[in-house]
Amino acid sequence: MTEPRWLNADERRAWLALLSINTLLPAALDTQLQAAGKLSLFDYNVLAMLSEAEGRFLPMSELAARTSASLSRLSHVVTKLQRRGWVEREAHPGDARVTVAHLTEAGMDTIVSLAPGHVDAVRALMLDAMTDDDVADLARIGEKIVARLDDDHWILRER
Amino acid sequence: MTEPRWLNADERRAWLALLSINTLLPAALDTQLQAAGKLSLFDYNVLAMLSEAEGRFLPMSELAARTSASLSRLSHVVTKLQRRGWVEREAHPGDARVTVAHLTEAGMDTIVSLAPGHVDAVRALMLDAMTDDDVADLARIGEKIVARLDDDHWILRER
DNA sequence: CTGTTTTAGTTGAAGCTTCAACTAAATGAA
DNA sequence: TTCATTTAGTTGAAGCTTCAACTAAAACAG
Repeated sequence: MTEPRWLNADERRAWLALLSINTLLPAALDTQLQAAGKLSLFDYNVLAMLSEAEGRFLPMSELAARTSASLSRLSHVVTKLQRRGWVEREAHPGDARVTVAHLTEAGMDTIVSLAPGHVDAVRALMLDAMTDDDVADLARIGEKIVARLDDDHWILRER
Repeated sequence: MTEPRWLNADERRAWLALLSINTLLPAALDTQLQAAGKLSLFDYNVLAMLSEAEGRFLPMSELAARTSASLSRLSHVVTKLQRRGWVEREAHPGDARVTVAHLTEAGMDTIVSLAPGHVDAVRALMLDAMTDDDVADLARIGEKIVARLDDDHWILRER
């Protein structure tokens, strides 16, 4: 039995930084979105993923994959978004097990009005701190980590 | 009024990767810690920060800073850890406003027994996916982002 | 076909986090 | 001093997430 390898200096720095980003960045974006439209970052992402999908609808499973969420979490949130009139649930023609989440016009209007402020916040909170090379490095390294966590994650599909 | 700058390809890749890591990595580490000791990643970090502090105690505010948490969140969690016998609350000698959180022997035993498995999980889930250069890059870039989010964050203090 | 397994999704309860309101002590201003 | 402000922390309620149990349809196996 070998002694467990502890983290070296860079490993520790990388890990602690990621851990901190992990709590601070969503919190800051949540604050911005909460002020702009009384929704969370996760709510926003659900709407954003639907808005980018062809026909502005996706099966719950696919939407869950694109938001890295459990089906249960998504189901609760879609119920909430439905009550706000931003999303509708529809039956799938070919497979009766499938529920399709469909972005409404009101939902589209919401995401369109929120997007600029949200993108500005993403820039202000992280991208503006980085050079172009940093951004490319982070994209490359980040995708490696995502591949490790889920080797057929959807963000890796389009390459 | 200028048109809002949208994200370019690398910016979008970096942002989506970070967003995905953000939900997948804590979830995976939570699962490991839940199985190993019925605690969350946040619980673990509270214990870890105390175990590394001199005297194994810290004021609540300082512990909140080192875990990037709100005082309210920390207060609830310390109450829970206290019920499990891992942490105790003590008065601060010089300032009656301050509550000091102190890691107990049982708490120290817990973190010592959990640490190897947790570090292995951190390696398996992210570090093993990266080269040494990647790790150094991530540390550098990650710290830039942290500085942007909180310019006197504690992880930046020790350099 | 018929029974079994897998896939898709929902639900309610329990636990966690955030938010707002609050207490109390220390600091600062006049 | 005395009053106002800031700092440190706690608390209960509301909302969010996870977990386990469940329904129902599709796919599969014999």
